[in-house]
Amino acid sequence: MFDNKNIYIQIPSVQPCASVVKNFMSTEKYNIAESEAKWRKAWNERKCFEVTEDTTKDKYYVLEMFPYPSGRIHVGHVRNYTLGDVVARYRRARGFNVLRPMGWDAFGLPAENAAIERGAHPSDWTISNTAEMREQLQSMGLAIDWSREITTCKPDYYRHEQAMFLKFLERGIAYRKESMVNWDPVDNTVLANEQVVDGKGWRTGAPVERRKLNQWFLKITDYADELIDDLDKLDRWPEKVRIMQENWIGRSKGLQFKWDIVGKDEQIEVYTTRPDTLFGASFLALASDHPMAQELGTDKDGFDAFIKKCQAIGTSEAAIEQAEKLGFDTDHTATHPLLKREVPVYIANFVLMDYGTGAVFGVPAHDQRDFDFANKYDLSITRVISDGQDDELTEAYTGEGTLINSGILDGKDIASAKELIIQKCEEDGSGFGTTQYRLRDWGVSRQRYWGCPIPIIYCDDCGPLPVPEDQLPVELPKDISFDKPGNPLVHHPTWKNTTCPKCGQPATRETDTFDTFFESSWYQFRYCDPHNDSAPVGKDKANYWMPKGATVEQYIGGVEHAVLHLLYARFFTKIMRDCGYVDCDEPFMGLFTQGMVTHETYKDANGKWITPIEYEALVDKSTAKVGPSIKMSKSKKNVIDPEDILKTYGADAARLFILSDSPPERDLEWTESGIEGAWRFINKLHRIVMDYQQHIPAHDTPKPTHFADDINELRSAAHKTINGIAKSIDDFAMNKVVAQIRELSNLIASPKQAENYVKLDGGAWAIRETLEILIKLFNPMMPHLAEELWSALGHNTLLADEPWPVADESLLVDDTVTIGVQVNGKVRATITLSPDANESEAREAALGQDNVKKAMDGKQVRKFIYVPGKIVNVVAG
RNA sequence: GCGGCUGUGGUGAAAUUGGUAGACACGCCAGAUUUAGGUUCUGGUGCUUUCGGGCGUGGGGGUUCAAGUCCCUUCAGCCGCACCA
Repeated sequence: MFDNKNIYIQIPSVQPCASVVKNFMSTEKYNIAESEAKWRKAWNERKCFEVTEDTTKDKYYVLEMFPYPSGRIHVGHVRNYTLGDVVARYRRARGFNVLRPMGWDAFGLPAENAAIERGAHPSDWTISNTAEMREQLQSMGLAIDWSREITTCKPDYYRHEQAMFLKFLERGIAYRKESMVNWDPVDNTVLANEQVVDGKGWRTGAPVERRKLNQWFLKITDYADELIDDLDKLDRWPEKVRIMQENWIGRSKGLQFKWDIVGKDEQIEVYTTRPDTLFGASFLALASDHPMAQELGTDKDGFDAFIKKCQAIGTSEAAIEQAEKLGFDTDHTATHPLLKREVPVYIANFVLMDYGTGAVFGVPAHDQRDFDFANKYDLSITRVISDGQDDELTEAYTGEGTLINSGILDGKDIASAKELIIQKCEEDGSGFGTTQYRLRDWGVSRQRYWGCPIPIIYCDDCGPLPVPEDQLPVELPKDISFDKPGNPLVHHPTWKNTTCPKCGQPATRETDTFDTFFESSWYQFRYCDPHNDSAPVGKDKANYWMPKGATVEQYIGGVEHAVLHLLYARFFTKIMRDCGYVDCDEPFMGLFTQGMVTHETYKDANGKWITPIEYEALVDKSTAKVGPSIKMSKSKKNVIDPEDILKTYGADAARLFILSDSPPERDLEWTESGIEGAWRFINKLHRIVMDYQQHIPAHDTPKPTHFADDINELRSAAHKTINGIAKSIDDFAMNKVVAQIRELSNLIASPKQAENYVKLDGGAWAIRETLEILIKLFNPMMPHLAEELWSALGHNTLLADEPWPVADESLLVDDTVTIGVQVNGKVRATITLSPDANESEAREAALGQDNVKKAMDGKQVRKFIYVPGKIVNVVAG
């Protein structure tokens, strides 16, 4: 409990013979550091933001993507957590039971790299980083329930994902297979498909190699349909992210069917999304690594050279674009299943073994690539879709049309032709309608130390076996050496040695650890019940905070996780549901993706990158070059350390600046003048309250019965702002929130105005009312200042516990409205009317305007348009 | 190539269902306060002008009494995916 007497209050110095205006011009500054620390302590002691399940209140779960404990927070974190804080504090004020937790995504490679580079143990390095970053986050004044903090590298967290993995194994959701994997040669580990960007490792940027390894997988492909179909439920997700996930899953419907090879017993299975064009097929093409390719091509000259050429082509975007479409004629033919005509079989470098069946049929008339290929190798081109013109094709025709040259399909449209041909193939057994996905199963094994151990034991006789539940968790050994390259768990002298749970013979542990996206796939549940020893989350707790359909109300983070974390977390939620852990289908109902924080870049006279601070320190700035404002990065040296900002300007100024100007979904340019502007506004708000303080009545003074007109207008503006800001926060339009705060404060900020207001009828009371509304409205953005001013106005409650103000409906309606008067569509004057004035009143007022008469230039009114409350348009001619 | 987003003052940006374009800031200009700088206060600031106006939301066209907003077309920038059959 804090004592009101201890509150830091500044009384502006009043000069004996100063004018009244002088009274409203204090120059005292707000002691930011002292005040902010005091209020954080008060919230903390009161445990304001700790929550329990409370069925009497509506609940609201707001979550921001938890940070990786790299050592220090960056400006992106400040933006992310400020946005979440505005939502959390606002919802709390609206009476919601708000869950707003924080934790650490604590497994990951930087910890191992730190161990290799400077000998720190990954665990110590990580834990000390969390301590430092916790302090930094706390200095932002975030409304977080720290009692629910989770750290994913601790056994009390990861033991539950080991148990879940065993459950997945039991259910057939997890499995082991040998497969070609993406190998990052720098990090010495496997990458998931989602982690390969442009043929390179997403973290290291090193070209990814292909290797054959035994890996554990999760069957995300079994959920492909649900993952796509449920995107429709996520109507509070950005369209962009939903489209990206849909494309990533890449569902396509088509026909899979067999072609006979002339003179061979084998058949070639082909997949197509355009079965309607089957009658236009003029060749078959196999992937170079297709099992049949060897058999068909090997006895012909040049085969080996061709295969080599295919494999030499890189996977990078540029290489693919430039790569020529090459084919190798096997001299074999296949029989068209319907036409019974023979078509040549090629091996082609553009056919992918990974997708479909690794074999395609080519329809040159209706596919550009096939068209080019046919021209190159002189293959026939048969048009089967008519556009009504049927001119000679100079390029493939891919539009709508009617089937021609297609036997039974002639005259049909494309959709019904597809249906019919699939039906026919299913009848004669040559093929079947099927769905293909681009999505591949999620390989979760990583050959690293600093991750959650995969709870598997390998026995020479019994094979891979799950670690018995009573032996969980399988903890990482603390004594570990990074002397040798590769996975330290493999080199550990004893850790991997164990006994087979089935036969009792000596056996070895799995030394791979889980992909770190494993931890972040279910943490949203753990926050609901962070100290549960027996289950990842208690169902009662999960069902309170994340019942079926409700889940996390608002999730906030960067768009870079659109197909990584956000897809895995959705998948994990579904498999946890199917294994009985939770009841909900989706983890995040609302998703907001924030933009990046950018900063100008600078180069010195030698063309070397220099920091903003170094640039400012230059004696002669003309020798340096100022570059564009781009995402902050260490290599470009345009990074701003939030801690410096928090120390210099305070948390409120940093928060205010980050919310001002740029809409949160767009990139935000960090500028010195911007943060200074925010800081000045903080001081201004403080000054306004301090200046008025001695002129307004106590907070429990009854409302006067009469207000002067000007005061009514002020009150009306204040009450309108209540609803305006609420709507803007709901819309995530924080830049507009700040604008409205400034607008309202501008009404009372001017010393001249202030002097007037307090003299008017009801003025002093209304000023207090306005100030209190203003303070409550900016509280979610600048909570320290708001507490400070709230107490300065004589309250001894915490503002954090105060409800959102309620707008007085009678003050929301205007008795007059000013609208524009157009003459032939151009605004010539404005008139002020009652909002429900009738047309003849509007006509009289409008036509009486000098500027309107002038613009009409003696012409007649041909038409008079009056939209009450909006506009008058006089059509003259 | 496919899909998506964005184009508004010197800058960041506002603008419910079409209804006074540029709110709110940054910057800049002038004045006041200050020993000075900073702070603070007062006023101004889309472009142009012969001071009547005229022109203005990437370009062109259209619908409408009325278009930043709707339709067609075109250009530019950014993001995602990409030999996906």
